[in-house]
Amino acid sequence: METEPKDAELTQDLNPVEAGLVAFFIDGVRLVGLPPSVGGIYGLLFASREPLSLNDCVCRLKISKGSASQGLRVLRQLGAVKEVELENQRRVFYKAETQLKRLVGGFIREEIRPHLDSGAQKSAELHAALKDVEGAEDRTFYQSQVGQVDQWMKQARKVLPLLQKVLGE
Amino acid sequence: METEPKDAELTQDLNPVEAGLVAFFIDGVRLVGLPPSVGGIYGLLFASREPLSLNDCVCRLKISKGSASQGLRVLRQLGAVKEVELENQRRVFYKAETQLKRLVGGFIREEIRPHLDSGAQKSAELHAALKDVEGAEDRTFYQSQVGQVDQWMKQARKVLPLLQKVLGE
DNA sequence: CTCAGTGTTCACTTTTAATTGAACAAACCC
DNA sequence: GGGTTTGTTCAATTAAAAGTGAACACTGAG
Repeated sequence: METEPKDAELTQDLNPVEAGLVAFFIDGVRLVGLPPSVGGIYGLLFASREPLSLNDCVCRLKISKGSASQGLRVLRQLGAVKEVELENQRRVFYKAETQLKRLVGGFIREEIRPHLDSGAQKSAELHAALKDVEGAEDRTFYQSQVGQVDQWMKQARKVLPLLQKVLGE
Repeated sequence: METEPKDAELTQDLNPVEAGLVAFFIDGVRLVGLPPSVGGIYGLLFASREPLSLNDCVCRLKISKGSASQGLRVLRQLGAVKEVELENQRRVFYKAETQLKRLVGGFIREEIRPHLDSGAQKSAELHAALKDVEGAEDRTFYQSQVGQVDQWMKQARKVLPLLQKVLGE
């Protein structure tokens, strides 16, 4: 097999724009509770004209294969990357999904909904526990507090689709 | 000074509803990147009819004074608790703020805005770095990507007030 | 002034999360 | 079949976050 021309640039340091975008997303994903490696990978893909493979991420970001694999899985699950089938290439290539609507949608689906669901679960348990409260005044108070929690979750469920709608032009 | 009647219940274990609410908020705050202690304190205050002092939090949640102090500071900064001045009491008492509008407002102000600001900063640096990009095609691509980032941030700034408005009826 | 009550700070410890890398599996080619 | 490339998994390591508690400052009471 002939020498691939790409090998040279594989281990090349990130140029300032690439580095800046990588740093930007490493920072950005912290706000949504994702590990730096995930932000770095997304940033690199976002900064790349061509789709990149797992190995590209490893070489250019200098992270381990394990991190890259796990990071890419997270991004796939979130729908934050698209898989690209390249001709005559066995390995999988990725490019960044850049539609805010989809990014937000994935995050809501993967992170927020599960939280709301477990919240609903906990709320049910609270309602059950309310029955055993001794004092009438305490019970009334607790009822109103648990009711408040329920209402918050209801509002959240109402707002989320709205959010997605606003972001999807 | 006579024995305070409250001393007995200070170290009392949380009842099921209190425990449930504390657990609920410990879990809830994780979604917004706050430490468990903060969730626990908020949960306890939320579950309490009377305002509680720092010391109440320490005793009932079995956390250290340091944690309680720092946790309450975070909650104050977020506007998630209200200070209550009680007669003949030197120490400060707190009750939970329960208006979703205010809670969200505080979070946006304390957590999201700063992130957006540092993002704007980084974006400016990226624009500067764009000038030194060699290839014309690369530069064009990078310009569009950085422009994308700018647009996301613009949208975020547009959506946040909207969100606050929707939540404040 | 001294002392007890209250709260903050911060160096240290503990706990949790993230990353690594070696072992493994699967797909493809010869 | 062997050998190579590609990617996953997971126990062990490393790094980061959270929590602790002792030292300190302040305040009001006696």
